[in-house]
Amino acid sequence: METILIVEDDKTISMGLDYFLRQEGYNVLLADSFGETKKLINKNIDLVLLDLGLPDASGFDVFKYIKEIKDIPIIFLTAVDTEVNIVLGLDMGADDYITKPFKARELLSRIKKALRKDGKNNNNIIKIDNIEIDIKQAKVLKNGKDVMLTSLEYKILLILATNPNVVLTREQILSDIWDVNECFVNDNTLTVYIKRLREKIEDDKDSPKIIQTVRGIGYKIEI
Amino acid sequence: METILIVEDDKTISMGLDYFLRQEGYNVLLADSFGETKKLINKNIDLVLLDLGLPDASGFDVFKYIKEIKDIPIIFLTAVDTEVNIVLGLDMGADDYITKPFKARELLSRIKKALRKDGKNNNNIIKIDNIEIDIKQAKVLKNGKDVMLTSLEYKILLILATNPNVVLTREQILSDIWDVNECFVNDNTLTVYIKRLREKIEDDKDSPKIIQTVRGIGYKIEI
DNA sequence: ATTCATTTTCAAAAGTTTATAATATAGTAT
DNA sequence: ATACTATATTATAAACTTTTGAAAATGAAT
Repeated sequence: METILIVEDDKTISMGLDYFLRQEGYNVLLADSFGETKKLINKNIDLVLLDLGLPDASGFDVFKYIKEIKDIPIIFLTAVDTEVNIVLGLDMGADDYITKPFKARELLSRIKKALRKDGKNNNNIIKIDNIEIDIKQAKVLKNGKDVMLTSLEYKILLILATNPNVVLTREQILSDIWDVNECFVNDNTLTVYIKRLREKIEDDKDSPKIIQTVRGIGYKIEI
Repeated sequence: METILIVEDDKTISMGLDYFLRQEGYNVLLADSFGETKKLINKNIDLVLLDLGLPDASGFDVFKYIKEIKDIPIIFLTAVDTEVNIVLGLDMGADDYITKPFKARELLSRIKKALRKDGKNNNNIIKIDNIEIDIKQAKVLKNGKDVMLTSLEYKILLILATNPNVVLTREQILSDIWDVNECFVNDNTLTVYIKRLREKIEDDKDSPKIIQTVRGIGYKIEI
């Protein structure tokens, strides 16, 4: 089980995240200040969620401090656009950032992405039925044979596959693939991709076993 | 490991650079004034990033001072265009300059270029998959065997390889190879080179593993 | 200087991928 | 059964990449 350290002084946010991440099967540690962070940093932590606006130190210092001690992924929680600009402009090496208010599901997906990249804590091959997804090589095999997916098809499959047994709404998938700030993409575009994905990976595209439709909500993959 | 001295009074910038460059595997020394610089200059330094707007001296004086003591590459960090003009106009002998705000990645690429030119330092072999690039000899090996690349093919490969895991836009690559002031080169020229490079270095040119296309943006090499 | 081979550049054609619109089908509620 | 809504399908347009081939430039060898 992976452990996430949340460094955040706003209790409303940290408590909410705490609950949510525990639900999702993570260990959670909470720090509301730089001081607290120092006390906890030597625990076995796999990822840090770091609020940039702490009371007793600049998020930046906390970031440096953590990275000096441990090489673990850090995701910034930023309050305002100017902060985002700083993060981006300096290219500090944050593994990712997310602007408040954020959707828990979106954060979760970023956490998973960061942990996946970090390597050590995961097997890089997801198996669903007769399909294998090799995350490192970005390759998909069906019955051991290469399936050629376009980059978007692959992304959609990956999002579903890394959130197994969870129904993802169209909006969740859309917002995960077409970056939030990008122009809005036609909702039907997703439907079309799902169709093409099914043509490529399902044995019988007319009764899909891998990507299941959950009417009124979205899609899911069951393992 | 190479050491970079950052001479910069703006903490936001110097701290960010400090972190970023350490991440990239450099030793970093920080000086926020001419005085500090004098104290540090006798350390073993391979390159200097020099802010032109110091509080206690003109950047030019610092520049002259450093170059008298050590013949190491100096890259100017300039705040405004007028400063750029001065740098160019005086032809002071800066190895390069970069205007704030700059992208860390761009700076990194210039640092590498400057250090490479400088010769003595740097690890000279980049490995990607079954490809080895020997920078000193400007040689490329595939499975230990020589691959003959033309000079432009080599340059393109090198730019991508020295910026691994970063998507470089066509424009970035073009402007890096065909000096900015030169006549504009047809955008497709790059595409053609990428194709030929792939023919030479990829195992299967139809599903390239080394040079990856990022649709709508450019190309990248992942390590 | 001329020839020949190689490298570089360009333009057009062919091939892919992505986005959208229009239409058809299937599921749900009344 | 009917109307309504959500999803699936099909077709197509637009954007982007790759491929091809040929012209121009370069450079080495005679």
